[in-house]
Amino acid sequence: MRMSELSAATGAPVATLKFYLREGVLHPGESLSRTQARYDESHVERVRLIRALMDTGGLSMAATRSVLAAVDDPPPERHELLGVAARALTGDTAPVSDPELTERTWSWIHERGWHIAPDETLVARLTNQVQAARSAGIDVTWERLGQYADAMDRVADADIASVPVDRGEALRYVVVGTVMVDPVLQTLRRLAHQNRSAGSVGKGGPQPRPAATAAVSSSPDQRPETPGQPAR
Amino acid sequence: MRMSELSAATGAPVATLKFYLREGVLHPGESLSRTQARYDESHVERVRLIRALMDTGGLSMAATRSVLAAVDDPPPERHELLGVAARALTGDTAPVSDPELTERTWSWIHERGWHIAPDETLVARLTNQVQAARSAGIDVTWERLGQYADAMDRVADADIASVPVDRGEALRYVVVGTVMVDPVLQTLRRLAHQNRSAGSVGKGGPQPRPAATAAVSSSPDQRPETPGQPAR
DNA sequence: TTGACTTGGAGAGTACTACTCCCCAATATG
DNA sequence: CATATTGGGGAGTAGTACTCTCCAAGTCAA
Repeated sequence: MRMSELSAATGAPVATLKFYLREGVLHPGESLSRTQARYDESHVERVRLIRALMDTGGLSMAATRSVLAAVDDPPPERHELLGVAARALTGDTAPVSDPELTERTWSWIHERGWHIAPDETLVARLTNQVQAARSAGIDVTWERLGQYADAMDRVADADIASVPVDRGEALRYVVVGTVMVDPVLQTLRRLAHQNRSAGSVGKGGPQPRPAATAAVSSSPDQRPETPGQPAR
Repeated sequence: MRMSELSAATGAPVATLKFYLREGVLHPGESLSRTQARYDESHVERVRLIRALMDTGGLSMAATRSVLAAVDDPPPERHELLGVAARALTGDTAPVSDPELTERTWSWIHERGWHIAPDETLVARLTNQVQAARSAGIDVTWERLGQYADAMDRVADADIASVPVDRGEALRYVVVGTVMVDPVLQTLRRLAHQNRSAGSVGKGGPQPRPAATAAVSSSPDQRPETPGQPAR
């Protein structure tokens, strides 16, 4: 497969592929001569992965690079992987402004029985986010945070349950999955909001707390197609 | 309060405040003369809100503007508000590429008992995200999606429970809260991952599924301060 | 063999965003 | 009255993700 064919297979312009090569996010093809290189399925997958991480996952080029580096390198330690994905998605943490709030956040974590490494920067991030919410007039109480954390424990259960057994695959799955599922969760939250508020407006009433995990039927009823805004 | 004082109170440079005024996200102060204007507490709050939405919420200037417009205008309808917040956070939806997947997404929504307006672009977004995850090698099954949606129903419960009763306040709360809580949830998911994987490495074992919502104690044990990367 | 086309490599240019700087005349302020 | 500040506005800057242009070397079809 030549570069123009790779371009056709992925939908990315040749100029963009060259750019990815220069940036080091796409591995070079097998060089046949000074002006010819062969690309294969691994390149197609890689380009698709890059675009998924950047477009849907919202990662920057730099963040994408470090995610890919994590995926490529031999797995250091299992809990390190999650750290890589976490850091890649949201740059470095700004220094914590409020030490008292940080301390209370740690207390909250302990009270809820979570085991978190004491140097974890995620806690600093959480503290900053809670503070930012407050400065925006949204008081995120500890109780509310607890409800959110309960929900995220369930999400983590689902995340972990779907990780493949294979070592090398697991690495890629955890890192990429962490990034790609974030926007899905965000959209589902919006839909859950819709569902709850539709009930007070519409006829039937919403599903307040469905317990069962529904499987999709093989007989989809006729649905009007979603129009979707044409241009961006 | 003059502009330089507003700057001191918010930490935003005067040039930035002028920029916000030009961009229309900050309302002008009371004009005392051609070269003097008075700003008040409402301006301080507004600037803080702008910075929270942009820095923590990750909104662009344009998205921030539409969120603020939604907050300022008289509430159209309750379910409209959520739509505004949803749209503000993630631009317009790209056209759906796969109609079959869209249809299955709708079926899934129905099977789970959610009431969603049939023209909802969020469904298109969800479809695209699931497809993007697949093209990145992450197969988000309907069962897994169900687990995620269960968790998001709980999140939505917590969201709705904390909305104040006052009409005007509720508007602001829902829109801003939707935006500001997203990053919190993201961080909590990372922490939940940490907790689960720390158990297989550390000593005590993680809290697999804590049921109780813990309140924070008034006697926080001494915690080593989180260092945090100094520079960005 | 020849001539159109493609390739890798690299520099420069573009579009967009969120500021940031600079200048001005008209006031405030000491 | 001298100095400083203000609002207003245009222009400049830094960062990001491309996109374009050029080039000589190499490939392919006729």
